[in-house]
Amino acid sequence: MLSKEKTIWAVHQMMLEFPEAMGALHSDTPFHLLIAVMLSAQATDVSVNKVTPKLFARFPEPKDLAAAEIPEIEAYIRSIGLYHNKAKHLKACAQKILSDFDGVVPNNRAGLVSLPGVGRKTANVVLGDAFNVPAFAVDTHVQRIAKRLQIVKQSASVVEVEQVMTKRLPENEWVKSHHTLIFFGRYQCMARNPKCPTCPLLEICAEGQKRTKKTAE
DNA sequence: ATCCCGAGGG
DNA sequence: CCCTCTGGAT
Repeated sequence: MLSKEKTIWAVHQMMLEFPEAMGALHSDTPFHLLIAVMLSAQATDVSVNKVTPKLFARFPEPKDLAAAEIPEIEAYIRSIGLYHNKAKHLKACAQKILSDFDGVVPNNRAGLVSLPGVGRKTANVVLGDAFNVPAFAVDTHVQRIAKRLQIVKQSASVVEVEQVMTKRLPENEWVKSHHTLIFFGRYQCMARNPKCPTCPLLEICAEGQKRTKKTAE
């Protein structure tokens, strides 16, 4: 396993490579960010940003979405995929924000996770980006990178990854680290064809060294 | 463990 | 053609 010191070094190297890393989902209010993050499940940020302007214009507030017909919501978000579940969750989520939270998006993890369609990952992103509450969201990119660098064992769950990363990184870097790992995963350490030969972390990455050795044969 | 599920990339 | 995309619910 990678040591704590090397973990911090690795994340800082990623920050040097992608200093501009930040949230890529477009939104103005916490409610709209919540919707954008819910829609981003198994979808690209580009595809989400493509539909949210019209969606937010049509449904500015929780009460607007809570009163909407499912088919109309689906029509706005169909191009994203998984649209049946997402439309259903969006409406139920807006309804619960009205009934249980006085129409205001809760700013704590327990409240957020209680909303239909909102899991720990979505809650952590909203906490960090909308409310400036320290949180470290573990998505497919973060989990893949943590395992390739052997920061965690291959069988680690998302919660285990979150526990290790939040224990090793200073709290005031959690949000930025998350976004940096996303960028690193998207442009350098991709799922399918990672660019190991040009990776600044190759010297500490067992997976990368294995891969570069294979391609050299 | 499985299902959902369109769009874009390789 | 096949794989992946800032997951969550069952």
